[in-house]
Amino acid sequence: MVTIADVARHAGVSISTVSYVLSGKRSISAETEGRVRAAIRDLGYLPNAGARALASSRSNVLALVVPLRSDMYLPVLMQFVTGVVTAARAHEHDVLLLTQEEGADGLRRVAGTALTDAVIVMDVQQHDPRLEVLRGLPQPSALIGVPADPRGLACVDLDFAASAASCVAHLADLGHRDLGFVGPPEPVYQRGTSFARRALAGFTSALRSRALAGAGVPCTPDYRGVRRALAELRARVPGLTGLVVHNEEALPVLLDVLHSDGLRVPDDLSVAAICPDQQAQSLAVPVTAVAIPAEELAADAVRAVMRELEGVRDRTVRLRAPELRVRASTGPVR
Amino acid sequence: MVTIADVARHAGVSISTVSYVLSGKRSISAETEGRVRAAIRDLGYLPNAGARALASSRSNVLALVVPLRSDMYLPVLMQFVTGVVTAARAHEHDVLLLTQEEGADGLRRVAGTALTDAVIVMDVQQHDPRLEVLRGLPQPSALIGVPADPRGLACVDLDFAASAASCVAHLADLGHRDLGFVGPPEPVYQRGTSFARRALAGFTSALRSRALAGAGVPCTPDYRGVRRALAELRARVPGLTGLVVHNEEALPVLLDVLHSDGLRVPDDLSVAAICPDQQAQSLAVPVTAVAIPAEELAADAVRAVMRELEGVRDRTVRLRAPELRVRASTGPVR
DNA sequence: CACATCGATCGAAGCGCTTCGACACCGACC
DNA sequence: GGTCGGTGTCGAAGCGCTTCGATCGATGTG
Repeated sequence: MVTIADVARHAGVSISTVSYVLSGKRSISAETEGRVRAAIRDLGYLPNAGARALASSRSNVLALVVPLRSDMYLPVLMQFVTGVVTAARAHEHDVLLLTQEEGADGLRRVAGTALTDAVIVMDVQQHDPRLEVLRGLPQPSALIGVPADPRGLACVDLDFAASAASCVAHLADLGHRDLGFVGPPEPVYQRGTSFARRALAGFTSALRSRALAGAGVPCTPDYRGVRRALAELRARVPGLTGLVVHNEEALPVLLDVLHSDGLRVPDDLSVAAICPDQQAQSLAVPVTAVAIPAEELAADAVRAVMRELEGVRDRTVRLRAPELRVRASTGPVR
Repeated sequence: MVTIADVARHAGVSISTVSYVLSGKRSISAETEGRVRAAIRDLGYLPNAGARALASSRSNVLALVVPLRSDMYLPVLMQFVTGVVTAARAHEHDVLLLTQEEGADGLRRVAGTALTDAVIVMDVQQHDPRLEVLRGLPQPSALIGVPADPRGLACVDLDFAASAASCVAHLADLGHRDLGFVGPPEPVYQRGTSFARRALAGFTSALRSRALAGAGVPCTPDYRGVRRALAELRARVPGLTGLVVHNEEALPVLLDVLHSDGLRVPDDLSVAAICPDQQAQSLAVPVTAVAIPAEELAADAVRAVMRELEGVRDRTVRLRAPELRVRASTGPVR
């Protein structure tokens, strides 16, 4: 194993000089730096992570808590994960994977052993037992999602209320006056998943402020569930002409059901969604949608903890404004 | 921060005694051990990971390389990941997440910095540039999947050849003589993904050894792809009565297509699959299937590297025997 | 009863790095 | 010409842990 001492010897300088070349924390003459870098290259030197962590109290690792067994939509989850890994690497950090099951104890463990410099938690619930742990940690943390009480916690998320409202506004501008909202399955609301509630609330208040009629229903992502949801919406919203769908898995099923029921999209029914851009584009009918900017949110979360590691404390909620992409699934009301 | 020195002082023993209590590497009297454990509990001591890694040359972290952007079927991928994390935790290890993009350099980096004790790689290709890196690493590694030349590498996988053969045998026992094989999309074969080829090879050689007729086709997991695959099979295998499906995503679509074509499963066509157990159970018709034992394979991979860390060198290919679960989708030929 | 044996404990030497203070050298300044 | 302030470099003191002798009673053995 090549150590910093080998590099120093090879370059004819002291150990600390090598260290300062690597960290840039003190100025080094161009000539010396050149020799050191050459030595590093020649010897294939890689600094020992443990020694570095011990001496600097920085592990250059961040923990990511992933809801591996949840009913989250996997493709989006994956985008978050890749986003976090990519952003972390851009900040010289690696990502330690924790599962939901590890829970609060897992957080305490990785933080207490100083294995990680920071923690990012996905899919937080409204009243999550991990929140208190996070608040008490010496390490910074960031949530993807917003709990009931986000005080003292850095949170990033899509502005789901504004997203739903943006769908409503788009449909209203096309002349639609009677709208339905298809949400995630009931259990997601029960668990107090905040994005679900915020989207529905955004839908409802947008209806109110524009004096439109409408209702929202939960929906399981199978044919029966979709049929039931549509039936309920039709019953509660006579003359339904527009739909806002916030349920990635149900969306393709819903389009399929409408198709086999002989309903044309958007001629008979306009459909706007909150879903990954890629999905919206690749469906049978390209769907007008507010994209879920998973990679961007992941980068936001990483940025939040990195800034805190640099000493800038700013534990606030950061919501990304929705961007609606109009596609073929919405049109003027007939 | 509580250090081992604090614990030692609190328990009235030396630092090394605390260390030996923790590691169990030397015998400690029950009474002393009690005092030390009490001190650990009272102070909430957690050993510093960096210091430990530096002193012991063990990080207690293993790297998992995940094909986050591949066309792998996500639910199965997730099962592998949770399986690895769970098994690693059972061996006192945490899991560092590397993406495919990091490639060979990523492996060199985490190994070279001694960030990880071992590496587990998923979704290896037949001729994977990372294989040479793995062979040269001082750390042990294990592959989930089998490359063209597995020499010097620990590999674990399902015996896909035997799995396909087991499906053929089951169908043959039910009297079927004309079989089709529905595989993954063409690109998966192109990339040299070994499990795809091994399954098809197993199917073909099982046909031969039982003197049955049949053919295999690749298949994209959409309605058009499935229809095309079925048409080609019917053309190449007149009197087709049984299907072996090795394509998780196409399987539900296929059942749907058969249904809407008015074909009864298993009365008109028997269907056996290689797919996750959970999926096989939850389809419209419960499907006779060889399960993909993702969690078990993950545990096998972790076990392989752990044993190597304990000094037992055994870099061989370990294939799990298939377990066929007979369900409603297969029946006697009419 | 002397001696080897063993169990329980301690002290100290690292592990490879970061970082602080010190120092030597140089040019600028009055 | 002495002083001051930079700049570039070095030495050494840790960071918190593991682990290798060494020590010291107690126990067993011939």
